[in-house]
Amino acid sequence: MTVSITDVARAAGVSASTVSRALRGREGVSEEVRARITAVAASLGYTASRSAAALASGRTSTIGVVAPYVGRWFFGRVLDGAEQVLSDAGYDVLLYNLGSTDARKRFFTRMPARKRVDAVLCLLIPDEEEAAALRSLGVPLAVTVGGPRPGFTAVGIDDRAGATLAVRHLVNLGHRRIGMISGSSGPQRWTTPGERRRAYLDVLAEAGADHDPSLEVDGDFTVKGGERAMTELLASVRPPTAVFAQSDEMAMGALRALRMHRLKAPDDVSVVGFDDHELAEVAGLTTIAQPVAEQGAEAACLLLRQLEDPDGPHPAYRQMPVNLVLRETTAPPRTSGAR
Amino acid sequence: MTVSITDVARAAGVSASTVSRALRGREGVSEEVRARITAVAASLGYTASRSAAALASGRTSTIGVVAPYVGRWFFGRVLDGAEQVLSDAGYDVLLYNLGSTDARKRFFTRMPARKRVDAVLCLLIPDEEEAAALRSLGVPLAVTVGGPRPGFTAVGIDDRAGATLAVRHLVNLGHRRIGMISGSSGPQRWTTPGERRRAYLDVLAEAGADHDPSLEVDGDFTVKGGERAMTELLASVRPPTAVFAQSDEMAMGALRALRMHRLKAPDDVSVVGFDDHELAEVAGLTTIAQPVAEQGAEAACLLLRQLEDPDGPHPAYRQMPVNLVLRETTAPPRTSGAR
DNA sequence: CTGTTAGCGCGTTCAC
DNA sequence: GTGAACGCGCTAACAG
Repeated sequence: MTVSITDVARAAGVSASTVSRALRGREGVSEEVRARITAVAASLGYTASRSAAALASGRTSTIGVVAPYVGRWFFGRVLDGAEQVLSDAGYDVLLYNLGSTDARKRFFTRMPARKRVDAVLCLLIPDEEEAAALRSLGVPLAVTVGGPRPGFTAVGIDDRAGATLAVRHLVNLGHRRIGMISGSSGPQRWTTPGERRRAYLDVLAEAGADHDPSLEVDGDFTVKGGERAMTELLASVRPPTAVFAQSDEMAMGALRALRMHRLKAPDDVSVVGFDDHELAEVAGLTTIAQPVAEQGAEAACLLLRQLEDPDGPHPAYRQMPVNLVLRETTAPPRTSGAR
Repeated sequence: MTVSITDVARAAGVSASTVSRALRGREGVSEEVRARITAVAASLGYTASRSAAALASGRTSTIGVVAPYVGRWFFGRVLDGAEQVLSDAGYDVLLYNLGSTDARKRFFTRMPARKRVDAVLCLLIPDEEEAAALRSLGVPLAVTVGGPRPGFTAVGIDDRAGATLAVRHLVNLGHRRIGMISGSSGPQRWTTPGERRRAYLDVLAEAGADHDPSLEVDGDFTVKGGERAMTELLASVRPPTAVFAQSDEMAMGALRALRMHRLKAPDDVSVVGFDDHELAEVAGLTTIAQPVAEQGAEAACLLLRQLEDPDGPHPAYRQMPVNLVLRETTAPPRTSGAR
């Protein structure tokens, strides 16, 4: 039925091990024999069974990618970048999409990836317990969002610097009453929301603006959440003159809320986002740009390097640049700022 | 190092075959022994090697998902829906992200999925040659976008009906000069763009509007492509009063182009999209809604059913509903329509 | 350079 | 209800 290595061996008049060597490009096979084997294999449509190869060699040629939610723009792009690099290198990608708390728990207790992968790439930093579970796999580990973690090669951005850029931009325009739409950390305990908040508070303090806790609202990192959050901000006694949203999707939800209230950015409220989503340009959204697919690709590269040379020197943390992209949703406050 | 079935067997004082039976829930094991084995396995952190299990049983517990581009909103959501169902059923997902023509060709000639998967889910219909390659795998096959194909269980929408809804809506508002931003079929030969075009032409004919080929522009199914396409339409001698974009992302690009020209939808040009992207609501975009994640989930379900009961009756094609979502980008033409 | 021999870690008979 | 033997398809170590 399905053609095996012995079929190829028989048809080519050689032994199975020679076929194995020839097809995997190992040396010790005459060019003539190699050519014949390659031809025969192709004509028979032979592909080595990875299960058998994995069992015999101990290497699976597969890399597990743990994503929190591939449907979200950000993670979809990161995955895209990573997948490209990995499949180019001949690795297959086993996708674990851990959207719900349930799925997440199940994954980390049952560890279905055990013995199945040569390495794991986490698109979102795991909490300590989860990290320990991953380390027990005994394979190279990388992570893309949420900062460094012992045992993991990390790729990320300086969240605090990015958020500082965003809030300082608002301050420079003259805003002092600045709201923030944050993403709750949710079931995952990543540091990103906290880091960005830290920067928000620091810049406010530095500008001599006082912090009003009612100006911080959770937007859940979704469009709808951003819309709800902005609606809530607008309903407060003294609404902010500017808002920093921790993601572009929330920022766009916020813009929607403004429109529903017949308000406009930046005339009534300035809005700055984070990510540089492909639709941010369409919305004219001022935002903090970060390389997205590139983070996935870079993490994948670092993982491959570890696989090739397990004992070589490997960077623990690789940081990518962020920068402010000025568009049309930020401007000085209408009644030129307090102070 | 890594704990194997014999380790568990030894620790539990039974044979390996009993461990195998117990852990997979097969009958013929006393409840007492099963409990002991389960406990021992858990304490040792044992997970069966899928490679070995696959080799021995012939089943891989893995399903290949072939996506054209996970970074695109639509496919990311479909993948999300499918992954959920598959992993809930205990299957692992092997992701093949075939964005470039190269990657696609490599995949279909080398067939890395051969002997690795129990079934394949294609998130975009393959052309005949690719379909033949997949059929040669001898496993259940499903497809989500692009209509039915022999040998595949298909899940999709009635593209013609959806497009008809969109264009007829514009006609009913009084538009007669209606442009279309289409997606080229690109390297893939899916039927979707053609079907939607067919409907566009039919409705125009039915309305007695004549077809101007210069009003059909390719937008490549991307935001930027949509922006370019609308720019081109606006530059024509007699610009359209309304535009049907074959995807929301292109429609949003088109809205962007309008804004750049200081024009507004629907005042100057009406725009209707297709998909009901999560940001379509934010943009106020009138569009044709289709279930997205649900299509992936449904296709995954049908695949699982085939896996369970290979000889049972299986639907060849399951169609999902589409409907018009009225928002704020469509209105009667400014100088109330011809006729 | 090439063939032979042994497993890799399981599931699956078949005995008991 | 349980254990022993065998083989899945391949790679690795050794012989030749």
